[in-house]
Amino acid sequence: MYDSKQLRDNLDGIRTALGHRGHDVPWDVIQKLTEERRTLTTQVEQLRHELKKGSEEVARLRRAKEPAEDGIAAMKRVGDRIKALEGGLGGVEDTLGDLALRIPNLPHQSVPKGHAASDNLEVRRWGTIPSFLQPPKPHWDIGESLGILDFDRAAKIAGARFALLTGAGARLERALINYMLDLHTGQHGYREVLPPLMVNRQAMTGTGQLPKFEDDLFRVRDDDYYLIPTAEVPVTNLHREEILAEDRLPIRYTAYTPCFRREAGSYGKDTRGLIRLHQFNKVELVAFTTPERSYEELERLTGHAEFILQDLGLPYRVVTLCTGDMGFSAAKTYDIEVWLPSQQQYREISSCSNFEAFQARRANIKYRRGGGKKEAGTEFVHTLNGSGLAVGRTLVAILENCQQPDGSVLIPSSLRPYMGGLERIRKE
RNA sequence: GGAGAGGUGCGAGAGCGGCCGAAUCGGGCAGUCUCGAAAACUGCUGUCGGGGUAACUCGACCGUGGGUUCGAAUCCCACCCUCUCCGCCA
Repeated sequence: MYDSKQLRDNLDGIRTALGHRGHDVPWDVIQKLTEERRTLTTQVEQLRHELKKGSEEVARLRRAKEPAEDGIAAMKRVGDRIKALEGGLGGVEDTLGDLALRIPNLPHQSVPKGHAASDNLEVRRWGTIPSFLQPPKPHWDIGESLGILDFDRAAKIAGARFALLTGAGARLERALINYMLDLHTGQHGYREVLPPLMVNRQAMTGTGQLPKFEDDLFRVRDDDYYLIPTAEVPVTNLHREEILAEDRLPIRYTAYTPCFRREAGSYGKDTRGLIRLHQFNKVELVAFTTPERSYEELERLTGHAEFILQDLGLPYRVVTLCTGDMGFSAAKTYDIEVWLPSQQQYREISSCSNFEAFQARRANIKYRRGGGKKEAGTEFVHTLNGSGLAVGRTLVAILENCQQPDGSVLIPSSLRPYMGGLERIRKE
């Protein structure tokens, strides 16, 4: 989101910098409305000044017990004119505000230009891809034959794109959540939060899901609530409408939440298994920091997510998303992709982004410079977040990468304490 | 869901419809004093937008949105949130 000053002074600059990212933005309408707002604002403010002075004069006359009928009549006319102009101004501001909320963020200079995932840039790879004597089985086969995954009953209870974990499978999911949270709070310095799973419209607007992506969200029928598609929403909005002290920054939170996504428009994609569900678990990392340090923080945060995969021994790679593949609100995004043997490819398991001031501007999250010194002005913070990690996909990666010739699955040693010491999941 | 109370600046907390962007206290910052610190005293201290190199100046903001009025933090209506009591409930 851009403020009125940016839209007025640098509309063409924004348009050029966005390139094809801003292809569906009605730039001409915005320009016209910006000018209209300016002239209307000037007129309204002049009239208001007149009204204020006139009213003060009326007050003075009243105190002096002098007749004020002329002034009152004149001010009534001014008031009527203000009301009329304000009606128009309000309309202009509403449409302009809505349009401004639909302009995507500017990509950082280091982001590769491109239109699709094939234009993403691989940054690094980690780990050794496991070799198998027989073709590796997909996780849904492994899970169902072990009796820990049940898609038929999930469909009976809810429908397509839902999963049901049982026994050691449910335990493994829970183990992963606890393991990730313990690691991020214990070793990486994040504060754990357990936020609401339903949020209001303002929160969704603050992080950028609304107004443009309403179709991707589950909405509650009789109340103005939405199910969160990611913990990013409640956790980033924790500090909405706040001014933070600079010496409190960076603020780092981690949160486990279920995430709910309609997955509209993804018909036919990943229809089997745990990869793409309407409900999935995720441990999220969120950071608030200063503009100077946000890119350093992005590397850190990405490293924290990568560490989980390293510790679990799962091979992965990191890619920088190109301008065309990045999300609406991001200035730069690294995707971490884990190796899936059954698909013989890397699949996204984490997405780590710096939003710079884009969300902070929408959600009005600022910080006071200088920790209370003389030069203390306020400025928007930079916000970041990343999955650390998507829990269901981590479970998929474990099932597939750690599958054994006898059909069992070897549990990574870091998780065993969370599994009651269990080393291997066998058919029950 | 029912009954009552309340939402004001960084915090606490005043505020007869005009002289209220808002008393007072606390916090923070600067200064005096001190070798330094504490205490005491003095001064400064909200956000956003417009204009101006600047001093400054204009406008908006007292939960949100409407309304009454020449004029609203103050009156009226609706909604949201918080607190107390009752009911219901994990």
